[in-house]
Amino acid sequence: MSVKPKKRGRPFNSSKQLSNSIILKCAKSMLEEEGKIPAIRGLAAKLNVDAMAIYHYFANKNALLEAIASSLVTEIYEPKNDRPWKTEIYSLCYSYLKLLKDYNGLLETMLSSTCFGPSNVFTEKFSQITDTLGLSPATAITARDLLVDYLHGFAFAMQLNKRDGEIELEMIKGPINLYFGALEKYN
Amino acid sequence: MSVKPKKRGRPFNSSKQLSNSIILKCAKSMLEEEGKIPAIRGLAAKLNVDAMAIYHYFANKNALLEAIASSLVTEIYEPKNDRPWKTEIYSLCYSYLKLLKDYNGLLETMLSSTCFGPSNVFTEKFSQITDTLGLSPATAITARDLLVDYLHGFAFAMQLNKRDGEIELEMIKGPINLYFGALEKYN
DNA sequence: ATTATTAATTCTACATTGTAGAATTAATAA
DNA sequence: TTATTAATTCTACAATGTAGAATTAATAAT
Repeated sequence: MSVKPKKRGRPFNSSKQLSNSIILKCAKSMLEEEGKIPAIRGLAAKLNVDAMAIYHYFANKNALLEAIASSLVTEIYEPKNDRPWKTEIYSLCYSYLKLLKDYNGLLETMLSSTCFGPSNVFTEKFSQITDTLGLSPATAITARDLLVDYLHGFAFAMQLNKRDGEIELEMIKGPINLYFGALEKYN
Repeated sequence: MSVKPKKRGRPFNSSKQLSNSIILKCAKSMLEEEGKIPAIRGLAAKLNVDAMAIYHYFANKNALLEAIASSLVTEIYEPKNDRPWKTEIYSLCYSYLKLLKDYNGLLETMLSSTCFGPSNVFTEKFSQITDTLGLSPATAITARDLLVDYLHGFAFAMQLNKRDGEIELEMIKGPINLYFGALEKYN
């Protein structure tokens, strides 16, 4: 039942060292598999390391979560500019929600951290697409706010799994199309 | 520093008894004042009672939170039917968000509980208004989903206070008007 | 009246969390 | 060789929700 106590103090160089990225990778895989943010102790156990070792690499749990979040920006759709704007925005939204679904529990981190993360990237890429639409700056911002908050609301519901059974990402199609209708009036 | 230990066991009838509604009232006022859900111990302290006494009236913390949520349905705007639909929907949204702002932290409870609460009431009243618009049933549902998730996303951001400084409820005006634009195409 | 049951309460205790701070040991610099 | 720094484990604490037992009064049964 009990595990042999590990030797204390700094380990020999021969043994592979813990690192920022090893922790990140493990945390991400646990997040994916368990569908929720792991406890530090759990993460440490999986890394076969004491919980406090993690604090040598991250100031606190939130810093770790922010690091995870910002490592995910690459998973967001990159607009191509050779497809209709509706398709582009839909793909962008879909990839954003996919991320929030696959890494359940990160929504709060993403929204409360001011630093570089998927939310900012989403916003940037959205603007990049709407720039081609000739909206007024004010309208563009309004459109962005409506969409972003809608997606976060959807993601939040997904996180809580309120709707019957699985929440499918495709469920955004209807609302997004309605949203497109609104945008069309302004371009 | 320390308080005199209270007498154990069932108290005399003369002393005013704890009750469901006393607990609720106190919890609501703490929620309002502190801007976050109180810990059971904190609530108990304010009631000058042991923490476990609360569990005589509520099965667990979540049951208490659900009770709070469902006690708030009265604060949601009651559509009048003698004002334009946009005004009605705006008032409805505003009152819903006001509630979510005043009782910060309840969003999750409201969305995860299937029982009677502000979310259901909102949805009902929204349908009541859109029934006068002659939308197809499918469109009505889509419109509801877009709006509800938008509001929840907004509320979530409010809860985390992401935006600079205070988040004002009036910030929904732009997005809501854009949304109205979308609805107009269907009626 | 006495006794048994039920109701309202406090107490003690546990598991789970994040994480501060000290101790330990190896690597590296002086 | 010694001093310093780095990487780690250990111990411990505060906060949380809450299970379960003990206690006492009210009420029901006899």
